[in-house]
Amino acid sequence: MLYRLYQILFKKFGKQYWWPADSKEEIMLGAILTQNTSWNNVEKAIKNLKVKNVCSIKAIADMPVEEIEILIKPSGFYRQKAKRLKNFCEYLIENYGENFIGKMNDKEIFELRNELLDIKGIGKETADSMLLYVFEKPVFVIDAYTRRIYNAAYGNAQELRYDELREIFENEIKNVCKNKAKLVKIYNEYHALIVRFGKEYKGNDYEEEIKKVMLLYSNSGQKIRKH
DNA sequence: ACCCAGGTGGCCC
DNA sequence: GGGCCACATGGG
Repeated sequence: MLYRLYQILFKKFGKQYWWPADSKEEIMLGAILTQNTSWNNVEKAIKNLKVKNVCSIKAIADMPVEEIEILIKPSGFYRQKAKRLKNFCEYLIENYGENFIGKMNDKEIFELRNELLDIKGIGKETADSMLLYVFEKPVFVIDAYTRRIYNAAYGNAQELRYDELREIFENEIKNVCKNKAKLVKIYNEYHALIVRFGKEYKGNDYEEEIKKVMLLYSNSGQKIRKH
């Protein structure tokens, strides 16, 4: 079911090329900046960092909080985020040095997930976004859009915890796709498509549109081919 | 003048 | 473990 939904969304919107960023480090910073914040505002903040040439973990770790605040102000919650962003970057530099991305094995990466969750300001969604989009591990990211889309399609997503919902998505996709590398690509694309769909149909239109999509599934879902 | 956005942590029960 | 609340800007 959920895999079909993925196919429908893919057919409707096509490839999304996520995560939109110039570097892995930018993804990590953006993952924190985008918490409960429209991407449009995050882009402004990231642009400010780039103009000052400080869009990196090392640069943020070395920068005074007050200066970070000014640059990331458009992304909202800027006092909180500046403090947390700096603390996060300091942690990474102290424990992993400057160029650790791409040099960690699976075990280290999944241990890093637990470390990330212990850092103030990083919850499950942010940690999982980093695992999927930075470290390219098969981890499905659950966000507000995912809950909404699941809710409209199947009923109450509210009673499902983050981990439960994540397992539901992961298991259904794993059932269809056994190749681990391809799994990463599907998780990547699926989450991006869910967000895209959410942005396309805001407010009251949302549920109705999902139901339309689900109806489309029951009518023509069989005909949609794997890509 | 509202409402919402690619969440998280703190506090209370 | 769940139910509220603060955190803040910019766009519709």
